[in-house]
Amino acid sequence: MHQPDPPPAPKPLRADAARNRAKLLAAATELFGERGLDAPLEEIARRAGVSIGTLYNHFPSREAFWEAIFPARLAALEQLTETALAAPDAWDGFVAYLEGLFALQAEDQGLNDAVAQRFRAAGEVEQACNRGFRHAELLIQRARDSGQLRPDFEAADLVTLSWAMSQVIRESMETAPDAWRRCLAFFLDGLRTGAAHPIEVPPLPQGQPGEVTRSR
Amino acid sequence: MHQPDPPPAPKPLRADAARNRAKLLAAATELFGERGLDAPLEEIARRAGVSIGTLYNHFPSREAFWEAIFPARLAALEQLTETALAAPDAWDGFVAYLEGLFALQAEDQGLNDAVAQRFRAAGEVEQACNRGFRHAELLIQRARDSGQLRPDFEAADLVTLSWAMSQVIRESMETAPDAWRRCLAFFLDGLRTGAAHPIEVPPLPQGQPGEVTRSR
DNA sequence: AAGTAAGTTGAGGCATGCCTCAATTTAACG
DNA sequence: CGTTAAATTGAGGCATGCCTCAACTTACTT
Repeated sequence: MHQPDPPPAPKPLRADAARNRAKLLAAATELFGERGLDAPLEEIARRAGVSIGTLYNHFPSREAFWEAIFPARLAALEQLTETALAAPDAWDGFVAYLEGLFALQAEDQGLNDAVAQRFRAAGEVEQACNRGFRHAELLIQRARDSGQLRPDFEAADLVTLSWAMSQVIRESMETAPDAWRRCLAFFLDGLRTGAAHPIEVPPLPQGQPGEVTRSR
Repeated sequence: MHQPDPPPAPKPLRADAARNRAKLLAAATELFGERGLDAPLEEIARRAGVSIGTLYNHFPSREAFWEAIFPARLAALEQLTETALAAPDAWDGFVAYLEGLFALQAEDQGLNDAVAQRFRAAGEVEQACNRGFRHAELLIQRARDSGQLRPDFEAADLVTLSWAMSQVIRESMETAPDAWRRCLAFFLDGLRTGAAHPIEVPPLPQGQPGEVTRSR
């Protein structure tokens, strides 16, 4: 009887390797945050003070970086959802969630790109996305049930909204970093039950449940 | 006394040159429309059945193409504004304008990119943008005065909205080409006077009046 | 039909960015 | 220490896309 090999033994790194890996991760986090998911890998290496070869040694692809970086971000998001779900008022919780989400995007171009569909999630990241999306659905449900969020607002509409805000954030980041808040405020006023007028167009068809991401 | 040299004599082209120019313009319009303002010039040349050298002979820069292409698009927009201003109901006119604008963007990735700030207008194009923007201001004014558009919606907010919609359009174009209409409907419901809640954040600071465009 | 200016061509130089791998350096272990 | 496997290095190959220019072709003039 052999062990059910739990995690397949991530053998220990040599000291220098571990150091370099950490520097690369820091540099990548920083650069993706500043310049988005397309930031050149060569500059990440430069910023980490490491050769391009070493970079590829640790992270064989751009996606490998994402997989190493996003879980932390997504955890912050999950945290945010918890808090929002715990808010005494359903509408307030819903609003707090949106504001928190977009504030995160505004702080991190990489996350903003991710939300704006500029990468294809897989594996661990995909799982986390799905979880996050399902939680957001709860929030929406709750706000709808309380009678404050218009009944025709669906989870899929959250995706569209995120796309929209991502561009506002991207464009205004430097000149007017709070512009997205104003835009969101207008939008939110349209989401209140009292404001609702009938809408003809159906929501986005969602592929898999929680499919927030597709190749660009 | 010398003539006030009206247009500085755009000397006639040789027959083949004129033909090639036309083919290039057609190809560029098509490709920019399909793939956005970053479409490779070499493919434009290929599609026009002309060498890259000839392309540069006629249009020494990417911007030269834009200057040749956009006036026509902007004219369509101007037309749209006329119509909207002539609408019997101010709100309906306002809505028709927005729908028309975004429909144009949805038909043409290049225009969509332009609206989303992905190029720097100059000269003739800039003039046209300014005119267009001033007309849009009239529309907004009119809708506000009629008491249907909330009083705190300003022309600068139109810019933000365009950014927002440009991303929705870009992302949904292939899978759900009408998605932007639904998003816009939500947003519009927030723009009605009745829906308005106070907003803290000020509108975008506009640089020059009508400054819709900045280098990316 | 010949002459010539106008127009066309595409190879090739430049830059950026991805990625590989043979040679070298270095941490870690006995 | 000395050995060796692990890690690092960076030149260089590849691809894309921009742009130029000397050699060639062609439309128009007389």
